[in-house]
This record gives sequence, C-alpha cells and structure tokens, in this order.
Amino acid sequence: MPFDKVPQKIDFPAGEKAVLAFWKEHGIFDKTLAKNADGETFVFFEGPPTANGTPHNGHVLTRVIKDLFPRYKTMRGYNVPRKAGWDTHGLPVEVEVEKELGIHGKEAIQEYGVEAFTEKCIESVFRYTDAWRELTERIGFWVDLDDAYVTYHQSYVESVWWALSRLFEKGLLYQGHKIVWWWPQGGTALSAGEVGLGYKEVDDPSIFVRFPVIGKENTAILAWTTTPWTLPSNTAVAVHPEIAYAYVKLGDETLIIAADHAEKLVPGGEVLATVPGTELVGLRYTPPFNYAEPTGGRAHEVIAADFVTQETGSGLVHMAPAFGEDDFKYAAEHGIGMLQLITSEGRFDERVTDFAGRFCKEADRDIIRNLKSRGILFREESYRHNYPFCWRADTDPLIQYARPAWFIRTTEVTQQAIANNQQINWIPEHIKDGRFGDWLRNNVDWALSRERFWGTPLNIWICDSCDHRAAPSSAADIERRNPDAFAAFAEAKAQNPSLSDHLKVHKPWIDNVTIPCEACGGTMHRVPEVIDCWFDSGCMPFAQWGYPHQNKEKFEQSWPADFISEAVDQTRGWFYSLLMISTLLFEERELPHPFKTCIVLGHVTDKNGKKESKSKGNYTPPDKILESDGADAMRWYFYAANPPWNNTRYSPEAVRLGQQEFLLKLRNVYAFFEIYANIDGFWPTTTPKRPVSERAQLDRWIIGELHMTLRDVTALMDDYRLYDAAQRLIALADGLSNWYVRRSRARFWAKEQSADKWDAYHTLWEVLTGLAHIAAPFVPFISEQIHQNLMRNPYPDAPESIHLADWPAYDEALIDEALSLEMKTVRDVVSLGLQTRATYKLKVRQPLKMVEIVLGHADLTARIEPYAELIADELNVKQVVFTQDAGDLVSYMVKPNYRALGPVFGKRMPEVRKALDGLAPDGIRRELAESGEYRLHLGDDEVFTLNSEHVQVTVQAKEGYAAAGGAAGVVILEEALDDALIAEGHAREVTSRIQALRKQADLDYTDRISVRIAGDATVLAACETWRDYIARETLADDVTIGQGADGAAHMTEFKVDGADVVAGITPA
RNA sequence: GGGCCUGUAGCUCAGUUGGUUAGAGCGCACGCCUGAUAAGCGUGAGGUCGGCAGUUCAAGUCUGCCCAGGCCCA
Repeated sequence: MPFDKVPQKIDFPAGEKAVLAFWKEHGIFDKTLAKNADGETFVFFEGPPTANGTPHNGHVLTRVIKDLFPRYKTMRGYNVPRKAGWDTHGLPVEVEVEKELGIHGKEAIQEYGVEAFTEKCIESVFRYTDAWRELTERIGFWVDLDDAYVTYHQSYVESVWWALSRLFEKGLLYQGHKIVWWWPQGGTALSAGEVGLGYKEVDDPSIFVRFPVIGKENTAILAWTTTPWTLPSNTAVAVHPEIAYAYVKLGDETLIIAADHAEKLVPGGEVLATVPGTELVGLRYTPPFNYAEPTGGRAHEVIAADFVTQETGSGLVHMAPAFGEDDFKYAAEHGIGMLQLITSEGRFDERVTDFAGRFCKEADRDIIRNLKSRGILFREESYRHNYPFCWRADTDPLIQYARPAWFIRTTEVTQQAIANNQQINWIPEHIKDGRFGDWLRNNVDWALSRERFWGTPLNIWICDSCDHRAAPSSAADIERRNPDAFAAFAEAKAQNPSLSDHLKVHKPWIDNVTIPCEACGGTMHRVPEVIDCWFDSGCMPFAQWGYPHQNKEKFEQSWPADFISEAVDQTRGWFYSLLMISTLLFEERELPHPFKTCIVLGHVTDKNGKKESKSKGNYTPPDKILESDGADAMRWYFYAANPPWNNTRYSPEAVRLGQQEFLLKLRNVYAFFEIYANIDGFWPTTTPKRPVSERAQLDRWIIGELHMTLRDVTALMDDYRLYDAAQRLIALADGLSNWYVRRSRARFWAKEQSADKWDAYHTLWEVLTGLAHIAAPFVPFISEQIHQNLMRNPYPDAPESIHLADWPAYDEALIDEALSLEMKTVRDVVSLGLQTRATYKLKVRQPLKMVEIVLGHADLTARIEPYAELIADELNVKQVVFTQDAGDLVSYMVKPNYRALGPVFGKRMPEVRKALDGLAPDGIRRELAESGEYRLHLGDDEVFTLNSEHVQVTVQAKEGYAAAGGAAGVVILEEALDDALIAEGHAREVTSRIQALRKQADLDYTDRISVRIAGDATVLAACETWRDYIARETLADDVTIGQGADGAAHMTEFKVDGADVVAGITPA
C-alpha cells in the first residue's frame, strides 16, 4: 500500500488546483466552521472591499493576512465565522458610472434620472465581483462570500439609520458649514482624488490691497490675495504670530507689512518700527468692500494664524472664511464671522450690486480696476501656481466653497475614543500613539453629509412649517409615523417587479417619503443629503447583522472583533470609523471595542519601492503569479519576505526566491521521502517503530527541532508575530533538508532493513507530517497535499483535511536544548572542515586519515565527542581527535566580554582593555581552565578576579596547516595520504561516475545492472579492492574489471588522478 | 508645510535592555557534493549601518538637526 507518487515535474499551481477541487467537493471550509461551532468564538471582521475595480497585489496581501489567523485559530479549536462584505456606496462608484454614461455633474445626473442612475451604480459595484471571487478562492482565502453583507441592502441601511438615530437623540448631529472643492458649473463637490486629477499651472493675479487701520491716521495694512473675487467677502486678516512686521512710511501714508518684504514691496520707504505679529492681533480695519455684514461672529480685525508664510505675498493674508479651508478654520477658532456673496453657481449674488450675476473668477479684472480707481490697490503682480480645474471639464475652475453640512459632534467623545484606543493591540505598536493616536488627539467633528446620490440617505426629516426634526431608525419606524410612506414605491414595484427592494431606502424613492410632524401636524421632508460612506463601513460590526432590528444574539456573539487587518491607509478610514462609531454608540461596554487587535499592513510596491499603478504598468497582476508559481508561493512571500507592516517590494522574481527558501525545500524532502519509503515499503502503521528516546541522535535532534519550532510558532502566532513565525518555519525546513536528510541518506540507502533505517523513516514521516500541520495556515495547499498523501493514506481515520486537524501540542519531553546546541556546534565544526578541504583542494571524495578538532569552548568537548562518527562521515576522514593542546597548530586570543565587564569597570574599561591586551592569552586560558578564574592586576595594587564570563578565550588556526578556525573552534586536517586512502578515493570516484551514468541512462532507482570497468591499472587495482563497495552502491549484480567496457549499454570515459578510465553499465 | 514609517553588502532583509570583530538569503566568482538532480554544500569578493553633531568607558542601537523614499493630512 504505497504512498502516492509525487510528480517529478514541479508544478505548484497544478497541485493547488487539485487541492481546491478537493476542498470544494468535500465542503472542507464548511466543515471547519461546523467542527468548532460550539467552541469559543474568535471574532474576525472583514473590512469590506469596494468591488468596482479588479483586485490587485495589495488586496492579495490583505487577504492572505486575514486568512492566516482564522485558519490558525480554527486549528486551535476556535469557532471562527468569516462573513464577507462589500462596500457599495460612495463617490468613486458615482464617478465610475458618470464616466461610463459620459455625463457629469448634479444636473446631468438629474436629467438622466436618479433612479436609473442608482441602478447603474448597483450594476457597477458588482461588475467585478466574479474577479474578486475567483481571486479569493484561488489564494485560499476562506471567507463566506455567499453570506456577505452589502452596504446598500435595506437591512444594512436600517442599521446605519439606527446608529444615526441614536446620535440624533443624543444631540450629537448638527448642521454647520464645510469647505469643499466646488465645481460651480456642475453644482457639485469633488473628492480629493478628483481634485488631484485636475491641477493645471495658471497665472492668477497677486494683489496687495490697503486695508486702512481704524484709529491710526493714514495707516493701512497691506493685505495680500490671489483671489480678488473673494475680497467682497473679507472678514479678517491673518498674520503669523512670530513673524516680524514693519510700519513703513512712504510719503503721507504708513503701511504695515512683513519686515523682510519692506524693501522689496515698498522701495524707498522708511521703517518706523518693527513689531512681532502678535502685536498686530486685534487691530481693526475698514474692509475694501461693504456690500453686506458678516454673520456669525466679529469681523474685520487682525487674527493670528500659523499657516501664514513670508515666502509669498506681504505676510498679511486676506481672509474670506466662506472660500478657504484655512480661512474657515481659523475664523471659527477666533470667533470671526463669515460672508458668502457667491452663489452655488459661482456668481456674485444680488447684494454685490457692482458685480451681481458675474462669474466669480471672471470678475477679477473688474474688481482690481475698481480697487485701483478707489486708490485702495497698492500693487498688482501675476502669480504662477497650480490650481485645480474640473477633471471632466478642464476649463472650469474649481473654487473652495462653504456648503451647509451635517456633522457628528465626535469631539464630545474624544477622551473616550482615546481611552478606547489605548486598550487596542496595534501591530505595529507605534500606530497606537503615532499615526492613529495623533489623529484622535486632533479629532475634529465628523463632516457626515455628502451632496450626492448614491449613498445611505441621511435619515433626518424636517418639518416644513415648524422646523421640528426627527430621525426615524428604520423603514418600520417611518411606516409607524406614516403608514402610506412607501406606497409610491410599492406601486412602482407592482409595475416593475424587477425593481430591487433595497432601493426603497435609497434616493430617489426615499426623498418622496414624508411623515407628519409630531409637533405641529405639518409635513416633514427628508434632508437631501446622503452620508459619508466611511460611516457605512464603520457600522459593519452591527449593520452586517441588521442589528438591532434583527439578529441581536448574533451581534452579541460576534462583538467585539478579536482581530482585524487592513493597510495603513485605513487609519483615518475604516479603523477610525469603526472605533469612533463604537465609542459613540456603545459607551457602557468594556474597552476596547469594536476590535481588540489590528494588524496595520504596509503597501505593496514595485521592486523599486514605487507605488504600483495601472498607468505605469509597473506590476505583475496577481493571476500571472498564481498561474506560474501558485498561491502558496504568493502567500509565503507576503508572510516571510518582510514584516508585513513595512512596505513590501513585490516582483515575480522575489516570489520565486521566497519559494526556493521554503516551499521548494519542503517539497524536495517530501518527494525524497516518497521515493525511498515506497522503495523500502515503509508504512507508518506496520513498519516496526521504536520510541524516540531509543532512536539515533540525529532523529532525536530533528524531532526536538520540530517541537521547538512548534512551541515557538505557537507563541509567536498567539502574539500575531507572523513574520517571526515564518522565519522559524524556514529554519526548520532548512535543518530538515540540509542536515537531517543529508546526514541520513546512507541510512535510507542501507541495504539491510535495520531498526535504525526504520527509525529514520518514522522520524522523517513524523517531522514531515508535523511540519505540514504547522505550515498549514501559511501554505494551505502543499500542507494539504502532504497530509492527504502521508497521513490520510496510512490513517484513513485521520482528519479529512489538514485544516480540520487540531493544532499539535508540542511535547516538552521531546525537546532537548542541549542536543540542539551540540548539533549546532557539530554543524559549525563540519562547516570548518569543509572550508579547510576547499581551501587546500582536498576533495571530499578523497578519504583522509584524521581530523583534529580544537573546540572554542573546551567544556563542550565531552559533549561533542559522541558525534565523532557523524563528523568523520561528513568530512570523509578515518579518525576524529578532539584536543585542547594542539601545540603549534593553533594560537589563542583573549576577547573581553564587554557586556559582563561593563557593569564592573564602567569608565575604567580602556584600562582593562589595555591590561588584557598586554597579557599572554595562553596564560589566561590555562589559569581559567585550571582554577576557573584569573586575577587581573590594574595599576599598582588593584586586583580583580575575572571568570570565564568576563573574558572569552578563542582559538585560531596558525598559518601553514590545512586548518580553518571560527567561532566553534579550529579544525585541522591531516593532509598525508597513503596508498589505501588513495585507492578508496579512486573507488569512490568510479562509483560516482557509474551513479551519474545510471541517472543519465534514466534507470529506475532500483534497477539492477552489470558493470564493466577498464583503463588505468592503479585505478583498476583500487576497484578490485573495493569491488563489493562498488557493487553495493551501484546496485551491480556483477562487476567486471579490466576486461574492457565494450558491449555495455551505456559507457562513460573519464579521468581519475589524470589517468584514463572507462566504465560501462548494462541493465540486468 | 505637518504627522507617522522606512533608510544596514549589488538586491531583499535580520540585528536582543547600548557591549566594541554587524549577520542571512539571493546575485556574482571559484570550488565541491550528488540516485532529492530545474535541487544541495562550501569559500571568496562586497559595508564610512543615509549624513552631521551630541550623550557614553562603549552607538547600527539613545538624543538633536539635516537628506532621501513611502503613507496620511494640509
């Protein structure tokens, strides 16, 4: 009953596809969910991706991280539900649809029809879901896509309404103004991303205007602006508090200006005095225009603002709070009022008698002319800068414009949010008090509303007559107030049954829903706005269940999340909206919520660290890699290349390198095992098996390494340190491949079926299956293949899938730290021996008489001696001698251990160093070896007692011997050869050639052959001596020496020590 | 302009509470081993630890300033 053959040709994707089919056919994912259904829940929240674009490499990173921990926790016995989600609302969706329809702007959308438009939005959102599903499944991200929450669904919207309703009742929703980039011709605000698309270099006027100071005769502030059209709406002038300002006399008048600019802007002027900006604060002035009175605060005075710079202008900045973000912010802080004399179409309103109806930017020239004619203009220049235009209509300038907006008073709970944040386990930790903590400390009220169409409608109704307001929390709540509220929708639905029920709670339908006013009996209409889609996603912990209107128990069971993860750009996005909404709504609950641990991922960049971008084409799309190298390789790269909170430089080459480091090694060992286990008929259930304690050192060593790795990976994964965990796996795979298998080959090849051979098989089987368990959450595909073949074949009762298996518990009894250290030393010693062979051109195939080993830590000698045979075999020497008195072959060096000496000597360290340098190292070594201490004399009469902690004696090879030295010690090879050694070397050389020939002839591992060897007499004599050895190694039934090689099926000619030899083989 | 992160070999990255002689893999060169063979091993070359100053007996590590890249915000 053999193991399945591991295909010779390496094709990871093919194997993975088979695994995917297996998972699908047997419903493995569902079974993993069912398995722990009664277990303790490990809560994972899926941050909803927007599906209106194809997934890229960054999404793969996020998804493989999101997959890793749920898989791990599932194996640990936790119930880990994985509900998927889709983010469906928002401006990007609308923009995408606008592009598609070739329309743009509010009016165009209304003309097209809001209902048809929203239907297009739904279509657009799900256009790419197939691609997402395909990728999600292909990379092995186990998430329940069939039960995904969708942010536009009625139940989701109603949960969001409930949240807003609560905030409304708490008085945390209010109306104010928000400065937006406004497209006047289109009557719409643009997102930052859209604004970024439309910057052009343009020349704008740059003017300096006299603002006469009230109470100072003939004195004026020289205010600066590049937007003359905002001057009629001026309400303040800003100065930098720390800049020096000069009063400059020029003729009859005195001008106030930044001191540095006095000479340039007012040549010939006389500086009367210089004052800091703070002294100008509070000055009142006469504004250049007087069309209307500002409202909402004081006006026409000087305020301090640190955004003011000296680089451009006069150092005194004209402020029009309705038309600038800084202006608005500082005005509000200083109690300055606002004046907005421009309509939403960008035209002067009727109050501005001189310019009424004119488009703002086009009026600049006339305003300047007006100022000039009144003698107010001091100077006019032109100013070249980047200014945004509408990206769709690139001749339409954008303007910053104050729009009425709804806000959430998040500042009310800033302290609670900060306290909540403090309890979160942020990975990396600096996010807590860094990026996220800073953001919370500078928390401002959340500008909630958007003047758009495709979003969750803001559920506030206002009475036409008495201005009474209400915020119903669901459709049912609305119907309670007005049973006919949705009659129009019901009728439309009757006419058109394909109308989505979810649209009931969307524009335009919801806009027509009215409710009677509880206060006056009048009619209440909904406000026109929709809300910021970040609020949607932040509601997902409860909205995914439709809570509190339904699924109350489900919500309670899955809140708060134990684990979430997204990229760092979500700091002010999803991470913030989750935390803030939770803080606002669930103030009585235990902190932290709604998530306990958050891994913040870096971005995936190209191999030069540049952002991956479609237009640059500087990246390889995920499916390419998945097709060529497979999902395990891609997953592994993101786990093991670097800690994923740093940016990851991504390229196909890099993925392949990571594959070699772990996956390929794992696969090679797996394939090796299958080949030999099948040849020898090893079977875990029937082959005689001895307890680990009775097996060879090498076996106990690798099993110890396995259990140490298991112990460490478990602790690291519990701590979410996946990168370190991956490194441990690499180290184990390396030890397994490059030491255990390498050193055990002879055991696997051994002809006789000894207990030692079976030990080796059992050990390798145990380590491979164990390693597959530990690696399963990381590389679920190859782990499954190994499990199915090595575990399920002999043990049909084993878990159906490795992902249904329990995470193994490490066995302390099998861990042997001492053995581990010894083996490390042995490997170092062997490495030095091989180094010596390389340096002195002593081929490993040529046996040598002896190796002498001087260990750096003499006390290790007794512990390493038992490994003599292993060392002899690996270095191909007949005898291993350990010594501490290698006499002239080595020299000693004393190395101070500063870490230990530091606390004792402190500042006197240089003295100590000097003293130690002047002493004979061998003397110190002897004293330490004999008495365990050394008395160090400092100065005239001070004596300090040092022990082997304080100084380390290292040994070095002297020149002129076949020796090499390192941290482990010194290894010296005996170079002299005798005839017997030379003969053995020849025999091994010939054997190697015959083996190569077997391979070349494509013989099966077990095919018997007959061998003919001819040529040089010395070599033939050696072959005669080693005839049995050659026959055994090459599986030869007969070896004919010196009779020529003619007639053999395969022949090879080569040189041994310069002499010609021919070998031929014929299959038996 | 502000905040956060990153900067260590040609490339990708490690680097403990500061301990003096900074590591690994890849790549390159040379060699070895091999019935795991599209693998494996060894050696070598390759570093002003982004720069400058400071603290310290001792700085890749701590502090300040500066430079470059990334992200978020303005």
